[in-house]
Amino acid sequence: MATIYDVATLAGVSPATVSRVFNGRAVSEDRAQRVRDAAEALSFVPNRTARTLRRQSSEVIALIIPDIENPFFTALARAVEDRAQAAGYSVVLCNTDDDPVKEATYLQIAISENMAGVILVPASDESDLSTIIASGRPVVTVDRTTAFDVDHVMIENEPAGASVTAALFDAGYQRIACIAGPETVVTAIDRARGWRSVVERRGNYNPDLFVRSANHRLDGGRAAMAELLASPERPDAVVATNNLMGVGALQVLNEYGLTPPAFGVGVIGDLPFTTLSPGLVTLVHLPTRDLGTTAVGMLVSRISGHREPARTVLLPGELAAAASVRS
Amino acid sequence: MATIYDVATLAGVSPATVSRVFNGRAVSEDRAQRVRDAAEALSFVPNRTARTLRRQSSEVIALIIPDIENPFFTALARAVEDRAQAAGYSVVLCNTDDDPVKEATYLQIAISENMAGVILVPASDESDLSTIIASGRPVVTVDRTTAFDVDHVMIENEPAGASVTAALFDAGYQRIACIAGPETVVTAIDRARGWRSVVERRGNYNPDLFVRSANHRLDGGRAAMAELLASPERPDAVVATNNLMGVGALQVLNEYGLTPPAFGVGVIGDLPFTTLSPGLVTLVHLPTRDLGTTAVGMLVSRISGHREPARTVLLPGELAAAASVRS
DNA sequence: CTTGATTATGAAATCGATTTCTGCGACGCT
DNA sequence: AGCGTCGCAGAAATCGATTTCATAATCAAG
Repeated sequence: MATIYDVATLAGVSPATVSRVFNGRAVSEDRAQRVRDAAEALSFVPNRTARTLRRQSSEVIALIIPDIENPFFTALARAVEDRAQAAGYSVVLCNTDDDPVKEATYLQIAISENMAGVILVPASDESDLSTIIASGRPVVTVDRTTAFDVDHVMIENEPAGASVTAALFDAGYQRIACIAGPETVVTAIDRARGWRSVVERRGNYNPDLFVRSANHRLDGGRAAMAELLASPERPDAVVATNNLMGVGALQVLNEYGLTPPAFGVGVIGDLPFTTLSPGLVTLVHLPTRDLGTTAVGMLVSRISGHREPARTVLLPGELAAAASVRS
Repeated sequence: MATIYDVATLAGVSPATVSRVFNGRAVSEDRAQRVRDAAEALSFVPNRTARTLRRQSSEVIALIIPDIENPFFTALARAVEDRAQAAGYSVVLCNTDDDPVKEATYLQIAISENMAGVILVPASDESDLSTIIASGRPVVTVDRTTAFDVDHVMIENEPAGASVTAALFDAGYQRIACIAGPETVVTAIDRARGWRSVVERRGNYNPDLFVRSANHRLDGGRAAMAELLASPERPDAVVATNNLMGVGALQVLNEYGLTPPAFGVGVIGDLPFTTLSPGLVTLVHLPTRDLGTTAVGMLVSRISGHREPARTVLLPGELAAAASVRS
């Protein structure tokens, strides 16, 4: 690989001049042209490692997510990447598996690789951001909150949980259960709270008997749904607080011969890869793209030196109610 | 952030000694302990950028895939990450969107960031690997071939296409169409060839009228399926050469009221997020995990200096035939 | 015509780690 | 005792770019 010195030698100038040409500083036109020709001839590409070491900052953004196999997060990643690319940054994607240790490792790597900034979906509400914050690198959290004072983009979770539950009541279901995510994830807690508030108002049963906590994946949804179906207080509908648990629940229902609308299903999140007829499942569409682009926007403004108190952006979900087939 | 010099000063030794302690070279025990204590006190973490610059190689592997929203590739990414982590490497994930320009950019970044190696799912059979190969960085291609002589892991595509088609004939379907991926992707070509070979042997129709080329995503499958259903030569079954096109086809069939087994469906790939009853769709399960772990294994051995002619590993798919409900 | 300001340029310092080179002291062998 | 070997440790070079600093040349203003 050709270095800046090779280019300088070939063009008959100093390395400093070569650097200036590539960074848009004042260089006389004839020299600049000689440099460009030399660089072309040697197919010179600046070494990012050296640049990063000197500049103390790279053009790479870390996107740290809990589960790369969840379409919600890949859609987020997609949005983040598109927007970051447009702003001149590359994105590296890191998967924590909801493991705080992995998360800490990736945050450490972000620091020691001098990355420009971090977009983080925290593994839990106890994720430790103190090190990365102390390092001065900008951080934006997305989708889930922590106790730390950083820029944040999230969804209006409680209203999402409430509206999907209300829609199921409206459709005529009477005993609506809830498959909630892990208790360490605020998103799950808030959505379940939304469900609970509506049940307390409109339901004629004890919510505590109708809620199951599960991991945020397919098998979590499956297990919880099976449990609900086996319980003596059998529900006639269910709200899943994320997409994959929703799919798991639908799979189990299908195995029991209970497809919607025979059994009501509400999901907070989208189901991109299912083959269900549209309109049978009540769902809250989440603004994944907005989530990602907003986060990148905030991060980039911080990277360019923006100093202000941390901001929080709340984005609403959009209810897509199933037809009220039960009425 | 504390540097190696800070640690050296605090411990009363030279920076070289600090480096040696962290890299397992001979250092007397008392000094080593002083260094460790100092590092602990300053919460020192080595700067990877500086290390990479000096070593001319980082501990980061680039995984470049065409579509991060396709569960096949995210499962691959998952496998790659797990295995790489175990071998002491981090993985950065790059999404090319099947765009050769984006792909070239990421390959260039891999070089100029001094990454340890690249695992690549080529965007097309014309992807240009000459630059990355010339750079001396190890490359392993996965799933799709190119004309370049590099280590490669792929699936036995033609047999996969043949077996799924044969299974549909066995189940009693007679006019089996094919939704094939883009013509620039060898995987798609080979799988379609497998379908064709069986049709030529067992079908009583002209294969050319029953094949549609589509993009590898949901909408590609949907469009192709709709077209097939509207054609005068209407098929009674279809083979989709990848997972997402399969889902798209199933969605359209569902909208037409044609769910399997009324209409036969074969898919090469897995359908993790569907809610179909198992056993209705004939599919070829792909060894995604093996694909990823094998690729990492080959790459790591190259990184550690293994010199030998490029190897190709072929992994078989596994047929899961639907019950022959038509017979 | 001088002086101060401005511009273009190269030399050299810098980022933070690794690694080579060099030297010192201890040890073993004859 | 003398010589070679070995191990440990520090000084300094190195990776490749950016950036500061110094300098020479050019220009404008008085």
